[in-house]
Amino acid sequence: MTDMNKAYSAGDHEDSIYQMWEESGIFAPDFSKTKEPYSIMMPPPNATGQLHLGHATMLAIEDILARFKRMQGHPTLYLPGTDHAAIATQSVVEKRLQDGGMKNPLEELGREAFLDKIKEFVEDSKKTIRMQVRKMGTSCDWSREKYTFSDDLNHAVNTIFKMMYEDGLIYRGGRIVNWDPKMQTTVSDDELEYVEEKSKFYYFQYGPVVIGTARPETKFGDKIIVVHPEDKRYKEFIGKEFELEWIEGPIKAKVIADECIDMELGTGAMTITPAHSQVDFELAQKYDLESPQIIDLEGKIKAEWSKSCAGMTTKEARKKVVEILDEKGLLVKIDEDYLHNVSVNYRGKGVVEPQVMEQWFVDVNKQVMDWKGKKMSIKEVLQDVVNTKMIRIIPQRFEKIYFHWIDNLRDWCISRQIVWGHRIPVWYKGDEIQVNEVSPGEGWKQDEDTLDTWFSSGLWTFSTLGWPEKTEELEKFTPSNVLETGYDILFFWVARMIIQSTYALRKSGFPEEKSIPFKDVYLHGLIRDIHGKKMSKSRPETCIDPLDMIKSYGTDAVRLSLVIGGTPGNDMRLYEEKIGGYRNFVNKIWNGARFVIMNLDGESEIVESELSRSDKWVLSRLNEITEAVTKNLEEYKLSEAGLEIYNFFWGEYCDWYLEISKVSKNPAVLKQVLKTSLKLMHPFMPFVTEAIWKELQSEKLVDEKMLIASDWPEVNPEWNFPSESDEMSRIMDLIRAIRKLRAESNVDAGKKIHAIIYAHEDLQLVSDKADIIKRLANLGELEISETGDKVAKALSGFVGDVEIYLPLADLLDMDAEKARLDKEIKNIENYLETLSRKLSNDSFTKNAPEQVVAAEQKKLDEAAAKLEKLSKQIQELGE
RNA sequence: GGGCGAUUAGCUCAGUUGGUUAGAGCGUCUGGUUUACACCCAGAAGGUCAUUGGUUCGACUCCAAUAUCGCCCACCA
Repeated sequence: MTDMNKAYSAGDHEDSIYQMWEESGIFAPDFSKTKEPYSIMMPPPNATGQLHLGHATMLAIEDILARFKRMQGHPTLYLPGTDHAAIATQSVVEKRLQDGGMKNPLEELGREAFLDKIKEFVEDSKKTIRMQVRKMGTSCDWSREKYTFSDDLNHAVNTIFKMMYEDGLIYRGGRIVNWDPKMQTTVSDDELEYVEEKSKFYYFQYGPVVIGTARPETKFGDKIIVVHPEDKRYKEFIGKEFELEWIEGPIKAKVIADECIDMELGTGAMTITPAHSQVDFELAQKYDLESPQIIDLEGKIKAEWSKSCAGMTTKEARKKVVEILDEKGLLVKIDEDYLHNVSVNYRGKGVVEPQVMEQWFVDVNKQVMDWKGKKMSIKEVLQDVVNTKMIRIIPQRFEKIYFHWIDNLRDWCISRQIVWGHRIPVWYKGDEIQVNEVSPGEGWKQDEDTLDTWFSSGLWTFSTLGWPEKTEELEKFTPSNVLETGYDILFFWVARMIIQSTYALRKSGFPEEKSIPFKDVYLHGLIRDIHGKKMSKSRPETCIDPLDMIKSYGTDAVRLSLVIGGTPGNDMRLYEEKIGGYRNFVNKIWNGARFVIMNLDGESEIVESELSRSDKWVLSRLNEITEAVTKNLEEYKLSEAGLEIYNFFWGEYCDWYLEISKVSKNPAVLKQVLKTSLKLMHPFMPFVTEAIWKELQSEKLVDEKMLIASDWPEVNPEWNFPSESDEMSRIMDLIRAIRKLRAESNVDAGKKIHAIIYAHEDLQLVSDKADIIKRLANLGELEISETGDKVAKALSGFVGDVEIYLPLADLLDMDAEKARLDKEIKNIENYLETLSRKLSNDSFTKNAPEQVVAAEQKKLDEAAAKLEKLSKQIQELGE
């Protein structure tokens, strides 16, 4: 016994244990196992630095599943990696360089040198991430680590781009995009955030009508008034043209009608600015109108539209335009309290200005995907895989949200005007275009843009296994069993993975069921602070750093606190005390094991004839717990699984069984329960359980070398002793009854019980019920003061042939109990009557499905049995 | 505007086919230091399960409405 003399200190064990695992090769899938392979692809953390609680949660959950499946004997692949995180990374590095005095790093360094700077930073970050992932105890296969921007994954990206282009799924076109003037890039719809803002809403006289607008600065080029076709106020104007006075002088404007107009809003008439509004652009396309650019890419008014506002930002121009129109007497009124949402880029929070630009898109409606014998669009495939349960989303309610999202899905803009990312594999030479991984030859120039980061991370589940090569690993490990991630990136990422995987793998000849990226999607909630607020970097006081917590409380405690008490899809609050609580549990396990090891003397087998009541009880409980933990883990109820074993180990094994063992012990049972418990706890708290296992090993108490590689426990039918459990629950009833008696009556319960302990012989509670005696003693029900306060002494006084009989009826409030039973019996009698009426009804028995009738019959039988039991009870009470 | 979720002990949360007396951890209070553990042990107090109505023999659980909080989507001239 070496380390076990000390209290458990997580920091002393974790690193060496992790190293032992890693060196043993256990993290790699073991193909000598014959069960079906199991795989989880770790959602790659951004290579921008720190691991946060979201990552920690993800790693804890995935690692629990991976360890569980590995112990069950599945060749298990848990594949780690990092994401190059295009915009996020570029802006971090940009900011660093700017802080170092560089104004525009890209211009000053040039594309290549700037990319080198980013690469350097990323390599650094990757090291940090790897270290932090290890700290969490993650049992992932480092020999297969991937990176979303490595050469092989770049090849995969180029390949799928080319395939999609050739299928007409990828096209180039002028569209309204969300342009972020601050970061000089486009932003996808999903990356938009809306900030509510109170601003002014202006009414201007525009020829014969009054128009309402919140953005006067875009109105320089407006020549079209749109009204609702049914609007009586404007019916006479529809289709007519007017000459009118406007910002820079007289212009001509035309009135058109479209049903998209809301008659209630403003004056029911508006002018359109196609180049700077999604809706206006769609209208312009519908009616074949021009869409001139008013605001340039810097977010400033173009000179050609206005001398007075040229070069002004939109904010400045707004003021100026209002002034001008006011001077001309065209300003009708201003609403001061107009509430509306402003779109901002969720990275960097720059206000987005819609612009018309040439971009690359993925067509989500074109029916070219080869799916289940039909040609389907991306949208249809996305719907099909979830509709047909090929992919299951947990919790299920997110399926609804998913479908709703698909219904509103527009073509996916995949080009980004940044340099850090997979470069678009398109080459231009004059008017010619070629899609190719490498330059087609002299004089060809590559597209300057890069791809949306989600376009490449969408390939994660299969590019990491070697696609586009048809590797053996791809064959074995797709689809992965579960994708575990936060619900906040369901659309960003999860849906994109389905698109990319189904398309690419079908193209490579895989059948539909092997083309999906994963079978289950497990969505965890966000981790919030104690007040329910989002933890954010801008408010460091709300942040809990998982690594700090690991340092203070150990990895096992951190993992437990992230998993227990959380349910999929629901946010969870985390606070330091909670982690501290689980640290206590870790310590409890250590000490419990220490006690057990001290009490073991050599090898011993469980012999049924030698089992005491408490031995039988603890073994049958162990069976129940084994079953419950296994079942809950299979069903992704990690919190429940963890709680089961937590309550059993602490509340029953330690507090009860180990106490009894101080009086009379069965080393074989002690050891067995410890061993099985360690296995059940291992996925949740790998370090402390492995540390104890090492001790058992060095004492030659277990055969298997490492707990991580041991077999998952199974229920042992020989240990089911149901009658004993029943008896235990009866004893608990007695204790409760005593308590009640004591509380409610002024009878001297202690004396009474003391007396009857010797008086009866129904319940033969012998030595192994010492704990009962102890409990009674603690309740003050036993007069043990003569032998001193030492429980041990008290126990030794009672150990022997003590027989206790506590007739229930003596101890209960008989009238209340009778009333309760009466009521219950009445209920059941009514129930029986309803049921039998139903079953004797011919139209029911003939028409209802067989199973339903059988179920009803079963209910009837159960109720009848219960009635019998209750009647018996009430009879006993009467006696 | 559309949708989703939450509402259970002082706090943080569990509680699925509806079924005896609704659970846990923390906190509070009482008693206990006995060589596994005070990061402990034995107890106690604390609940009209948000409100109202409905279905049912029986509702924390199912249905409807309301209230409060949170989130998502869309629109926002």
